[in-house]
Amino acid sequence: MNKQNSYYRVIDLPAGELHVYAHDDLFYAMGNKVLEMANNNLQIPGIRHMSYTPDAHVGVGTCIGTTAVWGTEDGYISPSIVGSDIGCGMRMHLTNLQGSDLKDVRLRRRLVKAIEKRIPVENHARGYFSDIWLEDVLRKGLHGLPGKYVPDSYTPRKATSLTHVENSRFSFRETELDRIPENLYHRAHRQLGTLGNGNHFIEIQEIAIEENKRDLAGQWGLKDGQIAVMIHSGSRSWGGAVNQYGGSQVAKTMSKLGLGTADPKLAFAPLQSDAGQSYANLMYSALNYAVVNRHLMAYAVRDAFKEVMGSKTELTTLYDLMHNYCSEETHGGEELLIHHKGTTRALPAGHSGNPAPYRETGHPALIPGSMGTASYLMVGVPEGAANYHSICHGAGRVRSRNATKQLVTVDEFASSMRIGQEDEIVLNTRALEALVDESPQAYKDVDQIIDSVVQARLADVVAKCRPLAAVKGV
DNA sequence: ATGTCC
Repeated sequence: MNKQNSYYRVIDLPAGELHVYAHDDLFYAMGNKVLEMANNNLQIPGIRHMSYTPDAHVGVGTCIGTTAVWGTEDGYISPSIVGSDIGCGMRMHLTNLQGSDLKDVRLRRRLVKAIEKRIPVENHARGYFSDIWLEDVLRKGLHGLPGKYVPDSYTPRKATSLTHVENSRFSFRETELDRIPENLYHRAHRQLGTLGNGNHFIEIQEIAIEENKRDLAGQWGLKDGQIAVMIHSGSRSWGGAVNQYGGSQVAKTMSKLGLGTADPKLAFAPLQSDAGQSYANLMYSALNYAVVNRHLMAYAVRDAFKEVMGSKTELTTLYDLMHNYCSEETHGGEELLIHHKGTTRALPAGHSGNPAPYRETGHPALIPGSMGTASYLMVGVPEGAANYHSICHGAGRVRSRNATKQLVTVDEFASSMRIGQEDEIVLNTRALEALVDESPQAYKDVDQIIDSVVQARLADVVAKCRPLAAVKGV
């Protein structure tokens, strides 16, 4: 174990060890800035483990693609590592349709229009869920929703929703909510059920199962050629509010305790301090918000499919998980605080952390591709314990939004979406200019990232999901 | 990623 090879290395930085799970080519392409950033993060006291996945790239304070671990008793919590899109993650639903059902581009267009009618994607969008109490969502996650928004049964035998979610409810100290100003409360309320922009998306995909994973795919309910829906979104402005108001408490504690690194943007406090506990509690409210936000969008997409494809169309939940969060977990009998900034948990078969329906198989790890490229369903492997069962979260940006706009013309972008051809990946907007900075050229090659994760023995591929249509925020 | 302010 722990043997360095061309897919895994340990870097000895001045402040400590950084584990990098990436092929040599991807590692050398990362540049020095990501190592500087790691060195700052490693200066946070008591850190037990820090690693990069192959999609690592520079973020604010901490690289996207970071897994960082402390003990819960003597450890630290960092709002900078979690970031501001708290609870951002993936949700996947399976339909009873086949790829051939959507061969006609006009049907894909009608579906996209029907989704857009139900899910606001524009800037300053307002959601349609005024009959839901924000307090209930923050306090109880999916359990805070009125019954009509939870179409699947709550009972484990029939459930396809609540039991197929990594965490349907986080409990927390509700008095901490008083720290958030009332106007931000109202903003978060009207944003429920909205997509957001940037790399967030709703995609209609066709599933292709890996030859050697047919048994597992069958146990998950996957079929070759099946149509699925993938949703990538987070906690909208509520996460930002938590980051700001929870983070400012943390900053005060840092100066009181004389803590800091070379990067003034890197905030952290002892988990057991007042500020640490306050932030952790607020963060849990954002995780509740994020899972509900994705759930409500899935509810709307289900309605859209029924309208266009017929009332017999099903959209059962496969799974929902996050890639920006931290949580207390038991690993090797120890209580640890695991931070994920753009990294996905992928537990193997038999691991006790799997939700009940996936205890024996391992849960699906949902990995988004860039727009126009495939997404992946993966499963953890036992060797992944070396990285606390944390894997990549996608392709990873390779150039900035501005640099992408300089490099890629609208025509080039249109042709990578095969616009105007029979196999066009239908987008929700004809204003392609607004989406150029999300073009595939802005991202690393997701296939390479996935290969790197597999070769490093963190996870295996179960299925590849090819995009047929995408709804993006504009 | 997001909202705000220039």
